[in-house]
Amino acid sequence: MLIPPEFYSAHDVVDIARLLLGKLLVTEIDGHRSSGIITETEAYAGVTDKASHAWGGRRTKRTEVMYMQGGTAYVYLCYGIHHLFNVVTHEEGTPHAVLIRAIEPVDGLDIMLQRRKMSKLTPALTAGPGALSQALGINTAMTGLSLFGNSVYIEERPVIPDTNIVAATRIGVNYAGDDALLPYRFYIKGNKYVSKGKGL
DNA sequence: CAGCAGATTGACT
DNA sequence: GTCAATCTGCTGC
Repeated sequence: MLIPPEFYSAHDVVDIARLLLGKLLVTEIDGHRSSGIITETEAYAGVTDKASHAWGGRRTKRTEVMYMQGGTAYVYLCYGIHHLFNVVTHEEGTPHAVLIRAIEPVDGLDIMLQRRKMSKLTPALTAGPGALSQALGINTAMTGLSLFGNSVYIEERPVIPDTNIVAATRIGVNYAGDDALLPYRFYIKGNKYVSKGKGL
């Protein structure tokens, strides 16, 4: 069962980031279904968040998608190589988004291994924003797609209890000054499919 | 219009 | 542990 549109249009992006843990992220491409449980997320709180692309109200062709209605996929190309998958939240006109940083593989293991050019399952398959996007076949062509009735969507799953969730600072955003210290990163405690980041 | 840094990963010393 | 790959968009000349 799909997560309803109201879930994404809620106003507290940090709350949504936490609730997305444990949900099932699915892609269906050329008839192939691949999916994984979301194990790690980060919130990006629009114009007031220096780490966000939309900080200060910046608006470009690329970030335009962030201003769309909650429940839209925002795929951003980072370092010219890696596709980072985000879920747009809040209502139209407010550029909030949740970055999906890691998933635990569920369906389509073979096709994921093939896409990643790997032969056996390791946490590196889907632990990391660029890695999970590649494994699921997500690319910049998916940006702007709604998560309803398209090739990418999220299925409902039981909420992870707070005792199994860890809040931490975000990764790779030290340039954002004070905002880099915000506890906007969430992951499932003890799960192997959580990205390590560079330092931390 | 040229230069540079970034929500990262993987290969090499 | 260190460094290159490769494209978007911001900053500065």
